[in-house]
Amino acid sequence: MTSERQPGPRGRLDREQILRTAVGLADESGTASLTMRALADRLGVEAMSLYHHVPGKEAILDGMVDTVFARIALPPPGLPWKTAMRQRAHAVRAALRDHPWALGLMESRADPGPATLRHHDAVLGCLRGAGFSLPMAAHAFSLLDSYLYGFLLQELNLPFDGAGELDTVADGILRDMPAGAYPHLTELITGHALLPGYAYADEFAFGLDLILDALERAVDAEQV
Amino acid sequence: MTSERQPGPRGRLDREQILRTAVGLADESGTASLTMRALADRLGVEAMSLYHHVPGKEAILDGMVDTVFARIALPPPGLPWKTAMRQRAHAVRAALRDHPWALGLMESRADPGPATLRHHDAVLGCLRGAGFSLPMAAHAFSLLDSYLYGFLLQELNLPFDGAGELDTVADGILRDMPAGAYPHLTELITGHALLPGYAYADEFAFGLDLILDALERAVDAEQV
DNA sequence: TTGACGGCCTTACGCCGTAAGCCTAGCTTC
DNA sequence: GAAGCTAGGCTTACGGCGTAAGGCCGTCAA
Repeated sequence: MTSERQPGPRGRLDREQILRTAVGLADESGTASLTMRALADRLGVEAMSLYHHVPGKEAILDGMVDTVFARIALPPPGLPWKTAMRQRAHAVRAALRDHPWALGLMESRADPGPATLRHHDAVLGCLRGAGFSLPMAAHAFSLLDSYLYGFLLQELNLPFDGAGELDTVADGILRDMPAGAYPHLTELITGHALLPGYAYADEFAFGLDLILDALERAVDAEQV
Repeated sequence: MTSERQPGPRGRLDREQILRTAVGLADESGTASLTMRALADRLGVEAMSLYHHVPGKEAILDGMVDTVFARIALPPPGLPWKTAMRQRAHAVRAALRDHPWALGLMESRADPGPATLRHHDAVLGCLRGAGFSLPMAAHAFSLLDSYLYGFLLQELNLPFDGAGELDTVADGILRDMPAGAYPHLTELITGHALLPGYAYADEFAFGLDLILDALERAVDAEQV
């Protein structure tokens, strides 16, 4: 697994393979340990060799984000817009949970790649096709993406992975808190979040459906 | 402005001043150029001296986030919850626009500081005081923060600051696009976003009010 | 056979965070 | 005052980072 490159005669390295390997490396150990040297090493090559295929590390990070978007299914056509947008939101969420570093890269990265553009174009196309006016499509686009990325921002930073670890972590947090200093947070954790059956991940669907329903009302009001 | 420390006899350096200077440095030139050496330099001190007051750079970044939260007004009590939550959302947004690096630091930073905890406790207190059940308060809390952070994530990454620059940037983007490859994005930009009077910042209020109204309906339905 | 060239390697530079240890101002204690 | 302690600075050094500059050689066209 240390070398993903066949040690063939020559020129077996290219931009695609570099990006694929970089994504794999980030998946395993995070962006912090994604260095030019580590990446080159996994490709069985020296760090400076990468610069013959890529202008610099920034370009690799740009490409990685677009690679993730390329793997996300586009909103399926032919479905009611709410269904399509719901499926699309869950698809993006699944992809960014598979590649938790991607959200962090999206911020601070200026220009989007072709897969990213195609994805967002398809989202807009779905809304427009369902009768959204241009201003209303802009509203919905901004709102849905904001909720999606914001939820992921919080979900990915939770200091635990599954439901099992929740109580341990929460216990630690509660112990660190000055007793009674944050009564409502304490109440929420002990009286709700720690109860069996609660998982923060479930909040996603609630908010998403609430937003979709509200958007539907807004579109209906507009079309009257 | 290069030294914010009086060169007094001794011990004029402390955690508070280090954090304040770090925030100032990040405001001016971003987190990328916030290095221990640059920070120490501005304080008129050598890099290693900082380690007598702070365990390491991570602790400084933690402290900076909490410093920003400390400057955000808590949701004002005595107001209807929708008004309080709206004001609070705009207050957070204003603060994170003043310190654009803060959102990036929040992600990847595990344990929140006291000001952050107090802020979120106050938000929860507002909702609970308005009659939100514990589960509904959790829903609203997650939804509002997700939208807030997600919108900021997008707004802060826009490659321009004011309305004036928009057309220049958009022109460049459109020129880079293969003609006709992204029809709906093109339509949105040329037929809406570039029109005079459009500003992405205005989308914030639309989404926020839509969410607040939808939450109000959800609470009313719950209380019946 | 030869020449050019593309693709990888070597070396080196100036950054970074920080471990380890020194130096001394200023206080505490007689 | 003198002695001694200690907190809070400073110096030095280490390993790792991204990448500029240039060398070396396998491959292929003429």
